[in-house]
Amino acid sequence: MILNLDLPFEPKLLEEINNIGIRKYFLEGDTIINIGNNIKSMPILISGVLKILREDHNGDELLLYFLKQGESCAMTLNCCTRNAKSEIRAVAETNVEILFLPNTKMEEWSANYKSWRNFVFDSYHQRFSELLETIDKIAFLNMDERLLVLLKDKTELQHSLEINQTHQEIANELNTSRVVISRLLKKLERLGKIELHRNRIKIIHL
DNA sequence: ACATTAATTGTGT
DNA sequence: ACACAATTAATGT
Repeated sequence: MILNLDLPFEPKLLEEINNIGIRKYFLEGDTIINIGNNIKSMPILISGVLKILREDHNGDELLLYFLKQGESCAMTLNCCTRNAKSEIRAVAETNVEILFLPNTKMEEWSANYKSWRNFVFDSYHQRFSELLETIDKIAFLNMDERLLVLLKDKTELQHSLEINQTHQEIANELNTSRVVISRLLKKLERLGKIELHRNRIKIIHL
């Protein structure tokens, strides 16, 4: 099957990836990787959006960043090469299609293909930047601003102006309480920026 | 069509 | 943060 990841891999590597990679499909909300899972293959996102979450000792979670087409998770990449357990959770934000590459090939490809090395480095770099961004948001933005950024990200990542989530779920992603989110959303609604429905938020303009 | 119920959302303290 | 009220959606009769 022809696979176009829009990644600048050498034809030979691309062929290997096509032969060896295993394609899997997940539905929105599915957990693809959980904390503590042993990572035996490395994922590359073919389509859709993944969200990467961190969890604290109480089980409270926090959204770290999103992954979209052609991207991979540096955290998993890291685990992959060391054969370690995952320290993050990956959940399908939309329906997703993922290509899994066995970690046994990682070293060989790194040695043989420049484009693979570049891809791995770029992935690390991208994730690192995103993590910094996330830290900045948590440290320097108020909750109302963080919520606004999240809504913007979500609408941009999906194509739709509807977010099908409860206030509770959003609160979990931002690691705050449902009441806070409800109040902030209500404020946004009064400003005419959004429309609130049960399990659904319609974006008017942000 | 109506009643019941569970889940989600809204608001005052 | 908690408690409770109000609203909504789903389901059964």
